[in-house]
Amino acid sequence: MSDGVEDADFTVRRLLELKKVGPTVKEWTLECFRVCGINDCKGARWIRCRRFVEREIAKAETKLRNIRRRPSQTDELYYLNSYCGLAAHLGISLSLTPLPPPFLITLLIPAHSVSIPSKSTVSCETCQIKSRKIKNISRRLKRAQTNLRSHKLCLISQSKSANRLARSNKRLSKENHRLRDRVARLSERYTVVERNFRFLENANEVAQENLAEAHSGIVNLSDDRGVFSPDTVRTVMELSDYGVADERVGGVIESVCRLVGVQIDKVPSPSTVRNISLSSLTVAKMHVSERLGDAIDAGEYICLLSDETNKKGNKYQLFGAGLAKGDGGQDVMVFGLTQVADKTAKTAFDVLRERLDSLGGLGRGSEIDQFTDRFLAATTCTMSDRASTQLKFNAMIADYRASVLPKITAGWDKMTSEEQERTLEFHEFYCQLHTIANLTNVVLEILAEHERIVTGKEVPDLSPTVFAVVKEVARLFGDRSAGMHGCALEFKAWSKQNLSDCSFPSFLGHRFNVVFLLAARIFSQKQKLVQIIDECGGSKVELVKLAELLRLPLISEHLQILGMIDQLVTGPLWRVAENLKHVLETRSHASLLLSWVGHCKGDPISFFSRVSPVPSLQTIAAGTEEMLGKLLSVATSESSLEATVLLMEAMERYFKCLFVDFIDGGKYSGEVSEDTVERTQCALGHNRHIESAFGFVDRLHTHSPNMIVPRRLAKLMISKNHTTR
DNA sequence: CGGCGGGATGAATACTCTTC
DNA sequence: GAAGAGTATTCATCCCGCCG
Repeated sequence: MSDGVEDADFTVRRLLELKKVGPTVKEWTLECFRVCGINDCKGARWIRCRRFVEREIAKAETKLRNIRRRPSQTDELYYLNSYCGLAAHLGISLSLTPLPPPFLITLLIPAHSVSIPSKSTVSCETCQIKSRKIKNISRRLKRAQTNLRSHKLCLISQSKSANRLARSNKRLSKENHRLRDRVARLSERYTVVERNFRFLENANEVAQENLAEAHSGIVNLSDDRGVFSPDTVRTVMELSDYGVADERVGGVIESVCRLVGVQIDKVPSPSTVRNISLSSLTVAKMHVSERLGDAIDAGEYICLLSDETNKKGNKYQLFGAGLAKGDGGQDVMVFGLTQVADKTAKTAFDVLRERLDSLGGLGRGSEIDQFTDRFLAATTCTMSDRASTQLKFNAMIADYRASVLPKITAGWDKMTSEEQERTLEFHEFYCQLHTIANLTNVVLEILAEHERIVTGKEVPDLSPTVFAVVKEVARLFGDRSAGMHGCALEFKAWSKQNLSDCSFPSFLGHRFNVVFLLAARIFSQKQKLVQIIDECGGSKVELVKLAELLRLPLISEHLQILGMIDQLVTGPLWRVAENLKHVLETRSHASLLLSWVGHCKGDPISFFSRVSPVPSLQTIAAGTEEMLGKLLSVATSESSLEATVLLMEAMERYFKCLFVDFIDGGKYSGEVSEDTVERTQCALGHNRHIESAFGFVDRLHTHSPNMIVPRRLAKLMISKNHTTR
């Protein structure tokens, strides 16, 4: 479309350029004729051309204005470079020199003149060029066709080859899978063989060491580097557990080795024993962590035991986990002895979480994650005393558990609401040994009231004269009496000759049923005590007064009642609580006890018979028959029967209140689902393990006052959880 | 009541051996 | 060669029970 050699007409752009030669149509037409190389400016052709030029220029200007009003360079260029048709109008053909590029819009006519080649030359050269081009294109086309054919053949052969390869690939893929399976199997076998190899290698090393030791006659407790062997470390822990002082452990090992005729390379120094003792805390914790982790993984349920105590001004919090044993009964793992600033439920709860977190950190693999949450989710019941902070603490555990269970339990959302409710089920049990301890106050209160009625004197609540007698005998004749009362030695000497066991346990050592136990023993040895006081008491006021009191019929009656309670109620109850296979067994003996109490209330004489309300347990009580015989050797007075009626009324109220969950109308009185029975299998009837752990801590306080709490905890856990066994 | 022995602690320091 | 683990030694201090 440019005005090049091959152009054969005026473009609109060139037509518009004609206007630059002058203002009139005549001048434009003349210029047009000049460019075309026509000299004839007359006649019909001139007039036709003039009209054409005038019309076409006017059209072009209108068009250009329109384009500029709505600018579009493409339109403009297209318009300006299109032919106006003048050559055809004049009946000529022409060739024009190019105009400058159109995009400048300043449409300038070139300064030099346009040379127009002759018509015949232009036509011939163009044809030649075009002919050459056509020939070239034809040749290229032929070559392309040939290439295309050969490509087609090539593609066909490649397609066949690809098919072959696909089949081969399928076959090899199968083979590959087979080989992979085989490699996996071999790899497994390799792991086993490697493990066995390592084991045998270690065994070989040990055997070689033993052989070398046998040859040299020296047993090595440490390796080449001087590091003590795991067996030695365990022995050190065991010796510490037996109460051997750090400084003496080495000496003990040497002594034992000498005894069996073995020489050893060296023994751990006191500082090493100290280090081992401290590190034993980690061992003890790992033991608990693994045992609990395994139980949780196996879907076992946990009973959380908790209690707090005061020891020499320090407050301690302690926890335990009860786990169901296969043959009934429960195992208890003690953990988390912590010194606390206060006894609030929140502190206890925080301490529990912190202790569980620290246990979780020691576990293996999955146990590390959310150990605390998993532990509390597995906790289905609690065992504690009835202190208000404990009740609050139990409630906090239940709340936390309810918040954690949906997160921990797999597929919680898919469970029915009944299943969810069953999973959320939570039970609180209370220590039955505390029940026995608190019974003391109930009985003492009644005896005080009875004494008031009989004597008409003022008797303080909870302190009948018989209670003073019991305390006095324990003080003067007890196991821990200071030996400054000559008659205690007399009594001991006499009892050694005549009786198997009639010692008086110290009142301070305070077992739960100590008052009843002491009363039974005092009653049975009353005559002898009075006799010894008369013989050797001399003028000691306290002894004389005690003998006087012992002779009083009222004291004798009260001692008899207390003794009978020991034999028929507290003793059997104690043994029941300690030997419960399942906590729900409480139902049967609670109802037996209550019906017996009810019966005795109506017929007090039956209290003084040989029948315990829990008969199945009488057989467990050693020496019961002998003691009972002595208690019943004295005839029952009217006054005793009156006291018994009062006592039975009070005891009925007391036991009904305590066993409210287990008697008619209580939570566990009716039919209990199997699921609940399973979930409470881990619960204990008492909190004795925790109390005994506190006893252990108390003994440590006396024995080693400077011991730090972590070491106390380590000793406690190793001892109570049997870590070294 | 005071002296003494036993048991435990923390802190400072040293030595040997292995690992990086 | 430095750092660290394991072991050992020493000293001052504390608290309890026993004994005179």
